[in-house]
Amino acid sequence: MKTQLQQLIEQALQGLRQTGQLPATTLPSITLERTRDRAHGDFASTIALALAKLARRQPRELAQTIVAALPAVDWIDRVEIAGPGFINFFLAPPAYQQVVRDILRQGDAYGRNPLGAGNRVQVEFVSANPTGPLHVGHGRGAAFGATVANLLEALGFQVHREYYVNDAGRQMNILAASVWLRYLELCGETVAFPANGYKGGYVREIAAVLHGEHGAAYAVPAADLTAGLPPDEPQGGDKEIYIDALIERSRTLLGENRYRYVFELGLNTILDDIREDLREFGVIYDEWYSERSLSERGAVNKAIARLHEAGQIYEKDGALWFRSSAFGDEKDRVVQRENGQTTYFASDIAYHLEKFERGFDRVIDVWGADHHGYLPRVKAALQAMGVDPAKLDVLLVQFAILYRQGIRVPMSTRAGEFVTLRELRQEVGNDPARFFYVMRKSEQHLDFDLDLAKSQSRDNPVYYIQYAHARVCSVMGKLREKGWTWDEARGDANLSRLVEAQEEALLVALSRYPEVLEAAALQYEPHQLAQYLRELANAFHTYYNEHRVLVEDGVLRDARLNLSLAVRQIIRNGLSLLGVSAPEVM
RNA sequence: GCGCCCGUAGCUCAGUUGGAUAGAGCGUUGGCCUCCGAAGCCAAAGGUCGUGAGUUCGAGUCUCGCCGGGCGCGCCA
Repeated sequence: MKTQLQQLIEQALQGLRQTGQLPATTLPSITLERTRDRAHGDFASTIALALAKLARRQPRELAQTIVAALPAVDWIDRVEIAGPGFINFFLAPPAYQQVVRDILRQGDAYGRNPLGAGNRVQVEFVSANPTGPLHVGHGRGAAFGATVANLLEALGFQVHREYYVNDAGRQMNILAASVWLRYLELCGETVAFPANGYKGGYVREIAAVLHGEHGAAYAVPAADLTAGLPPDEPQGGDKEIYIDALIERSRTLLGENRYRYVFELGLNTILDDIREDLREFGVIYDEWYSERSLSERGAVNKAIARLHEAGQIYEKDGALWFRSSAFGDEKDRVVQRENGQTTYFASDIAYHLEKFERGFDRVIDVWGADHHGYLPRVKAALQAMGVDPAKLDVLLVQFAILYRQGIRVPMSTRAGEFVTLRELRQEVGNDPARFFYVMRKSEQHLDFDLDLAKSQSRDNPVYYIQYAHARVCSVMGKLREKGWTWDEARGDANLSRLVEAQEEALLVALSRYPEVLEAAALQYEPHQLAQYLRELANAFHTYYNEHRVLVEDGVLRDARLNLSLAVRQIIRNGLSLLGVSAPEVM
């Protein structure tokens, strides 16, 4: 509807350019927007205001000229010029009636459009370290990333959903050591648990599996483990230095094969748990990309070599540095440590380089907002390697703060005191969780009211929207009870009977859906869709309270059924993109 | 200290890439079920858009300063 109108204006401007009434230079894009006030029509354009200076004419007078040049079509009722030079379009009822037809005909496909033209987009999200279960902070990234991916897919992009698995590096070694220490406890050894170890209960569970399957085959005397190690934090030492020493000692005592086994057991157990957790949450990936595979394939060294060829690598203090400050970063960054190990950043450079080598036209990363300082160095690396950094969009997601009975639920990652995503899903359900996570702008802090999410009342926006859907289903059931049938064709032919104010409001709301979907997708803002669905549900509830759908007049009844079923279809389509179910009965 | 994000109704937030008289929900107050589901609807009250300047036909929206809050500034990941 909007694009058709835009094309109409474009035609008018073309005509004016050919007759010399407008300069032939490139013109600004045609602004066209929904009016806030019905008195201003359905759509308003500020094109005359924008062109006035360029054309050296008065805005209002220019607006007159443009309006006169508009091709005549039957779906526009009239066009007015108002204020300083707004052009207001009043659409004719048939334009809105057509929306109902389109929705019922296209069904689940309605609202989709081919804008993306099959361009390949990668969306990487969550990517939490597999050192423990996902918590509620990851949940927001999951819901947000999955929805952005769905939205882009609806716009015709070819979307690849990916989880970057940090299966290499120090954190994973800490996990392996933690598991092993808990295992030793099960073997009857007494060892002080390291201050920097993973203390969550899930570590004990993994240790129990190891103990159950292999008995004492991985045991060593506690004295061998700690002999000669530097002091841990409680003893006045450095917990980082201590844990690193402990890891080294563990590898030595276990030998590489047995150490590897413990390491893999921890990694795989947790990764399986994360996979299952996300799957239950309705988040499905196309690929789980291993960080370890990057270095094993030599991709990390290749990336460093590439930066080296570009002349952006230098050596200092025994380490290799990337000259990121030459590309807008605050300072240069180490890619290879003094001890020869490459850094996490080096892996990330290689990973992002591969993303583009794999042929994606656009790459989207969803990060926790606390990583925002990391962005300049990643963009710097891409630029240095000759990749256009503008092809990478990083979306930052703020944390969600849980409230129960108005009181903030305390959470800290240390000491394992956090609420897991699984716990949240069990407490409030998947639908409210998915919806609440995306109902606010992602870069905004989210106050997640657990009691509200659980409440089955009008206060809960999820139920409010789902209720509108169930209501239409209920009407269809009632129709059968009364022994009537729905004649879609008859309703279709009599949509002009929909003349009530609430019906017109509903038609306008329905016609907005494709525009909302497009804006939400292109701006990566799922909350726009969530917001819209609430408005649509409200328009339906208002209508439903004021007028009966199942009236005696069969012609009017069918027209109203068509309208109601169109509403149901849009709610279903919209909720589906958000990963929320549309129940027929509640 | 430097960088990024955020300040809109009592609370939580929208505000259509600079447009016309700034909007929802919750909460408060008052109405609506002999009638398709009251998990619903309607109405009222509630605002110096943190603040001071600037840009222009026009600023909640863009620029700068200030105030207040969050995050980040590792040879960690």
